[in-house]
Amino acid sequence: MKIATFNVNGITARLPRLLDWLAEAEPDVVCLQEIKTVDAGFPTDAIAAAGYCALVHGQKGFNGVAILSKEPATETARGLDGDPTDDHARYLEAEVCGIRIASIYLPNGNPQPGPKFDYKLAWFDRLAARARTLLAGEQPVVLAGDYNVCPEPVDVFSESAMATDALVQPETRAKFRALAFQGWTDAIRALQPNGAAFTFWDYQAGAWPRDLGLRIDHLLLSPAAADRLTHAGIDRAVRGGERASDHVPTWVELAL
DNA sequence: ATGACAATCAGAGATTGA
Repeated sequence: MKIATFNVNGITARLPRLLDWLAEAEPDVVCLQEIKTVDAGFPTDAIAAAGYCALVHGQKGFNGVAILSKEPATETARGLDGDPTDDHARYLEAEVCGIRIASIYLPNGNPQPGPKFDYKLAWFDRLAARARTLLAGEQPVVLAGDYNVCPEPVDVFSESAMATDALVQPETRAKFRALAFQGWTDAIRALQPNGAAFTFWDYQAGAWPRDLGLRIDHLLLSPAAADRLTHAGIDRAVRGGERASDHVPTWVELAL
């Protein structure tokens, strides 16, 4: 079973690229982030024609997550508990073929310090609480998404250039470590322990041709899912496509 | 210190992203 995460940076603008990639990569499940549309604006028909069901948690203008699946999915959560005032569409969770899968769009947090950074750290705590509940279920779980965290210096093209960015702050990295230390496996790093494994390249300053990237899209696996991990990958070539997203699809294969 | 680039909403330029 192939499970992917892909921050599309606007589903409307990215639909041709997404359809190309679905046909080529043939994932069983895809967690999308930054669909940037309300539920009614989601291209359900085009996605269905490509062979996928869609669960959508949209929002006007920005944010928005979705879960595409070849087999029908049962929604298990929409949003995170812990803050009734939070109206951002950043979390959607479903069960597909006995696997619990979450599509996560963790807040960027810039500029820091400030309220957006505080929101990021608080949102992280709410995610960690949900993750702990999911771990207790002892089933295969995949927490997939754009975490807006570069976990280690090797995950950043330049620590000095990014020094004041919310994505690399010690508090941000500590939250990611605390989450992982609950018992989650960072799938890409499990199979590629060393070296750069970028999943994002900024649109600006020629970041893509110069390979000045970041690793911020992650798939965290529960022990029951990690036991089944056979492959993981990053579809870098997608970044070179016409009107590409600034993120590329990142995926795992689990033996069921 | 700022802008570089892109998408959205709206219908110009602000907001958001990372």
